[in-house]
Amino acid sequence: MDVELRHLKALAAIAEAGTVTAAAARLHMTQPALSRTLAQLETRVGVRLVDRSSRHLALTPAGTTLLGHGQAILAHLDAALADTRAVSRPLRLGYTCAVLGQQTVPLLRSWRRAHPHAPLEVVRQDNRTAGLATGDTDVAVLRTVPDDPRIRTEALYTEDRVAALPDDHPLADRDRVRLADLTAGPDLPLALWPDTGTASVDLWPPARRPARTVDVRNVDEWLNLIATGGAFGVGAAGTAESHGHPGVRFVPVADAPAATVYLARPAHPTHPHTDAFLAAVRDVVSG
Amino acid sequence: MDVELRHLKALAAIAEAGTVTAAAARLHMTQPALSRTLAQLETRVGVRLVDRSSRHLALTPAGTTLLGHGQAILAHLDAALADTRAVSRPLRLGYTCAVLGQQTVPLLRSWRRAHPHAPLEVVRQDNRTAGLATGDTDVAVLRTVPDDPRIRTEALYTEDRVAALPDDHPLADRDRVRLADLTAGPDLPLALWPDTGTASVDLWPPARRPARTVDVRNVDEWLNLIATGGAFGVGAAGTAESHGHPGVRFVPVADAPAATVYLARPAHPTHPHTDAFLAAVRDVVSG
DNA sequence: AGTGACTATGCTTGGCGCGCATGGATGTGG
DNA sequence: CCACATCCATGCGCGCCAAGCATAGTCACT
Repeated sequence: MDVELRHLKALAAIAEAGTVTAAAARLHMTQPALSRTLAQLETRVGVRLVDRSSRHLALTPAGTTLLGHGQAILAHLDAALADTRAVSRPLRLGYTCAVLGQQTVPLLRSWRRAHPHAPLEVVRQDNRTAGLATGDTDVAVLRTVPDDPRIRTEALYTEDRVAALPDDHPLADRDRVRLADLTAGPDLPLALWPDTGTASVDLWPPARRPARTVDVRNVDEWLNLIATGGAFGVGAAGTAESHGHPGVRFVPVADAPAATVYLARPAHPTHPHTDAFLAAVRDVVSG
Repeated sequence: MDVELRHLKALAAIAEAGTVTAAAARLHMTQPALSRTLAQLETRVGVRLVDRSSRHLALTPAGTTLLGHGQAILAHLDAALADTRAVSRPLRLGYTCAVLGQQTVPLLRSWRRAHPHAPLEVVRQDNRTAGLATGDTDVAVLRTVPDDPRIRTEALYTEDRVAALPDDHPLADRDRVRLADLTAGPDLPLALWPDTGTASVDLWPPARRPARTVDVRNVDEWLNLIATGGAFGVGAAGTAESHGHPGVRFVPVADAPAATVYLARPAHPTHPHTDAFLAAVRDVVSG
């Protein structure tokens, strides 16, 4: 005499479809089967749940009550299964560039120590949300705040900016440069990176902006373009630490505003360890 | 390939019992059946949930996750069924004496008008919580605050006190009396009513207290005892309105403190309409 | 009265969950 | 070192029950 999930599904389908026949079709079964399932549910609960005749169908107050609870239970079960499957799946940390710079390795180490059974994958995703918007990642490190209400961000820390120059560039051996120096010399285009937005012509006053710009799609294109002398770039300190390249020199920019690194996650977490991981990141960054 | 409640129950039993064999016994089935159910659950979820060998058994992280959700779901289902069965059951309002006096009828009328499909039963329960503590009622009107953490009370209004006198008592024709008058005349005992506590010898200063007292168990005993001249009583105004009796006269007591009427309910509601009914009571009383 | 739309019931079958018997694995005591 | 106990997994056969099919009953509308 147990109520089972099929009973709850039957009640939900009948309530939504409006007739037993239509609900049966929706559930890929015949009307007699569903009719019996409903009758069985009523005898097991001990209460009439649906007022039905050949021309009319409506839920009783008890039916409405059970429908509400039943839908919540079914939704809870779906969430539980998703959660359970996700536990044994690696947590995917997305980034487009540099992850957390030199803090990346300490983060991975402390996470593995604290959660040995919760694998972590660090994946590069070359798009504006580093894979969050597409569901390819569970958490992400971003350099800009995406305009998407389904994604929550928090500022982590700020980084000084560096110029990325070909190693034969006149300024390549300087200890530091100023923004104006970069656009005063040879007429190199500025390499822009739409998906991260770390650099922008807005860094310069209108009169001093680079004459030309070139768009790149990922960090490899960016480095190669610069190394071959096709452009110069502006990045953040973390980039220099994480993405060394033989033909590229990184020189601190003295007068550029600092860049902010953001931690981002979906409004509805896609992995059960999301919150724990965010806490670990904050811990490593502030500690 | 659906996960069913039997799977969740199986996981919960195994986790609690510590071995499949013991869990099977607890579920009144054989070990092979339960073993298969667990294996089936794992294939349907797609994740290993229990690490087991002939000498060791432990939940995996995924198993722990599903166990937590599963227990919540099972508890939710139990609550849902209880709720559903209760919806079509009358809401039982308990009282020991007078209910809400002359406000009782307006309350019943407005409730029936607002909730035509939610029947209401008004039942007398001759004990200190008017049936709440025993689960015989869902809401109650009390004259005292019970010392039970499972019962919540709120003050509703106050009533003047009246003396209940045999109709041949010397004071029976007075417009009003004072407490001292009641103990100065013939040596009648005071009828006390342990379960409601509306009257008490504490009303009088020590020197003027009634010489004798008699305990009664319900309002009928109380009225009959007084009508036959065996005692006098002290009640609240509502008692006079609700419990008229040919041999009993009610006379206002000028110098007794007012009595408070309380609305009481279980900390864990036993009927889904509990809150709506409480609101209706407050509405009638204050309106 | 005929028709169409809907639910309820009798009958039959097929799937599956259960019990029984047994085998394999592992730790324990004589 | 070998019986022994304990526990989980698997093969097999049975019985229950949920689903499909066919049909009857009900109601509103023409």
